[in-house]
Amino acid sequence: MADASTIEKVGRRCSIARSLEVIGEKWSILIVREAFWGRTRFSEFRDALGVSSDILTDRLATLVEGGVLERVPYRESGSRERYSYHLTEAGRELAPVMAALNSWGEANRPSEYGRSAEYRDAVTGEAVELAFHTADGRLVDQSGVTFVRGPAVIAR
Amino acid sequence: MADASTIEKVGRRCSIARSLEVIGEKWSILIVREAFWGRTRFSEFRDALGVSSDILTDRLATLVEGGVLERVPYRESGSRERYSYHLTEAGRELAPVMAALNSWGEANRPSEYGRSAEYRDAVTGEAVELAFHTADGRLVDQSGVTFVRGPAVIAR
DNA sequence: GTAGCTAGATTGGAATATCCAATCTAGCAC
DNA sequence: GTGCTAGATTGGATATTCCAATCTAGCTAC
Repeated sequence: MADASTIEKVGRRCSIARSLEVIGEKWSILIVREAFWGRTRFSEFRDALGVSSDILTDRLATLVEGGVLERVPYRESGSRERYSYHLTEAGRELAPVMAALNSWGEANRPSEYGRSAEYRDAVTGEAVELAFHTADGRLVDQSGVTFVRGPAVIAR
Repeated sequence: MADASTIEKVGRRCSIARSLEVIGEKWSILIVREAFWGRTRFSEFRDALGVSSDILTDRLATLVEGGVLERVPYRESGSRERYSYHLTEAGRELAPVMAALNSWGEANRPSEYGRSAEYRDAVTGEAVELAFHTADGRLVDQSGVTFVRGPAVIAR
């Protein structure tokens, strides 16, 4: 997907493009998914995804730079200090992106398996769903939502 | 981002990966964004994004195959029949993905410009926001949402 | 000391994907 | 026939990804 040079061309005015600058490369979103699922170590990401270690090194660095992951030192008994990768607050705020991709895939790219992720209120444990709502709290079906260019990109 | 061979490795069990199979390549999401903004023609996409025409041809084909865009013939007076590309129902269902990327970028990759897109109920024109809610309609802040592996991927 | 172990990171080279400019295609106008 | 044009394709340079092999740096055991 988009990297820094793409952004250069598209312009920094669109925040979708700016998001893709951080999480738009191959593997990035899947790494974030694994992080949500509780994986923190280089080898866990590598083994879960089958991504090669050079790419993983690069993606982890981009995600750390982008504020999505945080390098946290840890030490297992009998081992030297190593680093693990944990979602930051900004990383956890990617939950809507994950949920949106998830439910689009379930609806439009069905598989024979069941749900691949379940979203919960971290406090109460209640299942939650992602949806559009108006200012007064009325839920609006996604198929009835359009979007238009905002002030940042009107002039293009 | 992820292509078919990536999916092969990660497995088709995760619907996030299956979504990325369609919209995960470079430029795909930006093309969809432009489609939401009303662009339909090859040259409009090319000129708005600055993407090269060979890539655009390829991405449009992938998006059509993936059911996101639909090729619609059109004819301008004095010209032969050509094709334009319109969002399908499945394509419009990507609005939550766009909105999620959009607001993450606005919150976490701020720019000096204003909002780059505004989301509205297509019927009433009311502004809408994307959020998690519980079954009984209570809105839950995104930072309080976690997700866990669902049945499809528990055994991995 | 030094040899062996291991998670994480780096390197080299092949395979792909992207970029960019130039070219082609196929109907319409004339 | 020639010229025009939106869309698509080609060729070659650059960049990214893949894959396997290798390196690094603390630890343990001796």
